[in-house]
Amino acid sequence: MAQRFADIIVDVLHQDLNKTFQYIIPESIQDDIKIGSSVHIPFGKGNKNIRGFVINITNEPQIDPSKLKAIIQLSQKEVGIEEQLIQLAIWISKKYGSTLISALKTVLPIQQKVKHQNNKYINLRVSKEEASKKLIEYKNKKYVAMARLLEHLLENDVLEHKFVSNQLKISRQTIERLEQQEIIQTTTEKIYRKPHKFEKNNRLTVPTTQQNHIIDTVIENMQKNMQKTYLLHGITGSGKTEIYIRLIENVLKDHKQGIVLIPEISLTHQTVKRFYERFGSKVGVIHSRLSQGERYDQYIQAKNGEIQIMVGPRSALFAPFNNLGIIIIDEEHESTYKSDTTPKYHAREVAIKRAEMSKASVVLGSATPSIESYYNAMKGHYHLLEINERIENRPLPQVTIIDMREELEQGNKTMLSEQLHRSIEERLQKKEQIIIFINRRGYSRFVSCRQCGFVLKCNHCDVAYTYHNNHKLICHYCGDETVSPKVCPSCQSKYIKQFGIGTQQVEAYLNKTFPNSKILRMDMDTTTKKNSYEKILTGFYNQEADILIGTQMVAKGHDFPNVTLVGVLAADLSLYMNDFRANERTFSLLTQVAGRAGRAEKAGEVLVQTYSPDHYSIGYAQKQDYKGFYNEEIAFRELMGYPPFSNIMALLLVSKDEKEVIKQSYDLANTIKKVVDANDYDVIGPSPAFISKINNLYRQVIYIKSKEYNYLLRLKKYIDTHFKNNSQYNNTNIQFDYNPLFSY
DNA sequence: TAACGTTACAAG
DNA sequence: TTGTAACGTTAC
Repeated sequence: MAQRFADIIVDVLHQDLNKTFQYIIPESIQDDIKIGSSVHIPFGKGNKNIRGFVINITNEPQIDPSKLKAIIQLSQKEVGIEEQLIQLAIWISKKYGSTLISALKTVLPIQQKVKHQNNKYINLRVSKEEASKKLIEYKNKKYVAMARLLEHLLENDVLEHKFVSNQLKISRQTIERLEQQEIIQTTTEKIYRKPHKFEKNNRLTVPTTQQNHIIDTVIENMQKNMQKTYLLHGITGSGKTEIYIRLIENVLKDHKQGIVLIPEISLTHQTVKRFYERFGSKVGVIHSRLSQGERYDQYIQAKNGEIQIMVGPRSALFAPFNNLGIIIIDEEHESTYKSDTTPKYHAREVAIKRAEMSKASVVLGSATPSIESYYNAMKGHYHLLEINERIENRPLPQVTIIDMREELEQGNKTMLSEQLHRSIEERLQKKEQIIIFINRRGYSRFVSCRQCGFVLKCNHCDVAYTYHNNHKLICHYCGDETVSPKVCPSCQSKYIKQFGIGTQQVEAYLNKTFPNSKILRMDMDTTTKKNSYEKILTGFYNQEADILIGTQMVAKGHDFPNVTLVGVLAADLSLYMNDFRANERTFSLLTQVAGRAGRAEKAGEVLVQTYSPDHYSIGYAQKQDYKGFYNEEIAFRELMGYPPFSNIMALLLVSKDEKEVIKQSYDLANTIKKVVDANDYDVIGPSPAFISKINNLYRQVIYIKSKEYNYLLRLKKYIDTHFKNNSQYNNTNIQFDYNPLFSY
């Protein structure tokens, strides 16, 4: 057999070693070694025996073969967790068509700059008398560094390593030498940064019969060693978190670990709090506002077994648990579960894969499951679990649709309908709380001229500027900032002003209309600071304000017992996006917001203002009828051949040159059409992307639909090589996205 | 000149 | 992260 070589990533968490090293594969292990294997290799000048992971096997040496060392052996030990994570990375890179390295980087924390925050201490290993003797000896020999260290050690029993190296200027080698002579010893103590500050709390809630039934079903299956993927469809307020907690308790009993995925940590503060209260220090949290060091510490603690439950957004999926028992995905329909950087993986799919590898169960929970997941449940791929009653049998809130066209006809030009106005007044009198939700997904306020219709757009992007306070105009795609002009740059008229409805506007209007009420606003502007989400939410929870105004952020699973009225403004805005998922998003958003009302004893009321009261998304949301919506939507998807009935690959071409990229996109689309069988593939486009210019880069998009996911992967390989071999594409960047959640 | 002390560098 | 080569320093 020909000589074979392995590319290996070494098991040393340091950024300079975040690359592969090539080793010779000895014949004795040729048959057993595979990508993902854990091996022992000699590394560095001292040929230190360390662990590494095989990420590729080739026949060609990259450097002079005489400089290559050979692998010592395959690791004998049981499958290490890194090996499993590497296998997962390999799967991700194949499934989402990314490079192995970028997949590895998302899975392993190798690239981190921060080292362990170790506290190292130095103390004497010999008696003080002996040390004094040595000190005299060193002084005579003029060993200044050693003498200096001993002097300090005689005064203080223990010295911090940091102090010794920084203040006393004693090098690592000097300390090591004294250590070898057994005069001193060093001890390390790991210190972990704890990012959380919740108290454990042993309050128990008693599950309802429906909850109990579900808990028992899953646990029974786990005991029978039947690992499944469950879809937990429970209406808002039905107590899904309690089920998660019970299941995890059970998993911990078997000395297994659990992962809980949540859409975004700051938006689901309450959920995280519940887990802390029940499990205390066994819970680890990963989120975007953690420092690199804090994140690293969580990783190490999970590996050591100090943390047994990891809560966080999609990255928590890669917690290094050896004996994973369950993965829970809360609000599984959320689009944040899809990564927006390569590899563009979907956390739900990766979770199911990881669970399969470690024989764990998966629970997908939502009040409004994604169409894909519910379809999978209908087809029997997932085990469907349903709860259709709320805790303590609280009634679902009464949802009323208000036709804003009629309001307009009757001469009401304000943003509040008659009925919503009245209801707010009522609640204020009763000292109950109100949430005003503004559906602005994908829309914001812009400035335009009433005279000529001119819209102020960013100079670098094909996007209207967003109007902010103090007459500032900001482009949300490139960050460009200018001042809003007093006259129209196109026709010089002074009738230029901002349009669209914004949280600030609503706040101002409510302040004017209800001068005696206290109002909190939650949006991008008020939540930039650390903990600001928390402050606003706890403030509202503690009834420091009467009204909370917000966008998507207020729709998530918060629990405000005193909220009895939810007002929804512009319910239909999200319907008119050029995207086949717009209906689904509108339905689930409205259902979730409506669920915020009446979470305690008091009954809730929801008023939805819309200009399209007849749309089925709004109609089914009013009835809180998920199944009705699903049936209508799935029929539409099947008719149009959209997912889950097909798979879509989005192909984005990006270039500085507008003409060139348009021409290239046509060339590429034609080439693809020529090589593929029209029965298997459906090529749509090319067309300019929804936002056709960002940061002076022009964007063209081609969509390719196919029933078979693998066909798309195969086609990507072809396009990749075609792209590389044609010099006309040299200045153009190409990006792939499988089953994108938003259209480009 | 032998031992210590420091620095820079590279790891297959 | 860790080992080492190379060079600089110091006492005898």
